[in-house]
Amino acid sequence: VASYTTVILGYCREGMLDEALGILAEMVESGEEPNLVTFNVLLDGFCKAGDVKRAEGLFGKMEDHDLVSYTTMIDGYCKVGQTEEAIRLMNEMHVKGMVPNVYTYSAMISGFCQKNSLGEAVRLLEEMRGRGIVGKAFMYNSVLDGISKVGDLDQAMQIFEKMRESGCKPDTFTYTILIYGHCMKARMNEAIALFHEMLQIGCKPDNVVASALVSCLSKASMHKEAKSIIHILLAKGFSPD
RNA sequence: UAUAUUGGCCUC
Repeated sequence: VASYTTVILGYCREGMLDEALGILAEMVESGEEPNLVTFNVLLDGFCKAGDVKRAEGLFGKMEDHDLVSYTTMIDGYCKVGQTEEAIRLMNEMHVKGMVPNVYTYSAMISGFCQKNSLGEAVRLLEEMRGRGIVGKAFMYNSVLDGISKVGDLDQAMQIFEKMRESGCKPDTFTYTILIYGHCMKARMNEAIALFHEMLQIGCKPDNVVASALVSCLSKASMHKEAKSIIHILLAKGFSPD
């Protein structure tokens, strides 16, 4: 079973679904029973090939579904913007007593962020934290990015706080988003403070944060501050640009 | 076996 499934997985990743199904048929003929993993692989294969309908059909025919089956379908729906369907599955899981994990929330949150349904995304982050699940930085980043671009830096900072409290470590992307957001709101001191905080917690600055902050400071005619940032960066071995 | 258009400038 495992070797057949591996071959099916390979074809699915190449987008060769017909071949994958051929192996499945061969498998059944030889008397091997496909298991849940085999079906989950196919579900994902159909979704990734852009055929969510077909995945849905298979999902409906499957006798049992585990967390991976649900998460795979949820991701498939989210990727094509069908967040209502994804939510429907979330509810179905809930009824069955299944608990979503980081993968499930990640799929849902990026789905909502793509649709700019930031409120829903924030709600899910809260729900996730409520369950004691520690999210990944990128999950927060996409939400923080959306909120910052709308100019709601106060809310962004609140979420940032919750993020850290929950044990999720911000990365360079997180800081870039927030630093740039503050710059756009002309809150230069906050931006500078975040930059220092970033260094303090051992988060490495890169040329993106560097140029974002320095160019914003320059535009604001804060040349002294810009210089001081440049000096810090040079001391860290950055090439000037 | 499932989650990563998450960042500045430039270009478009």
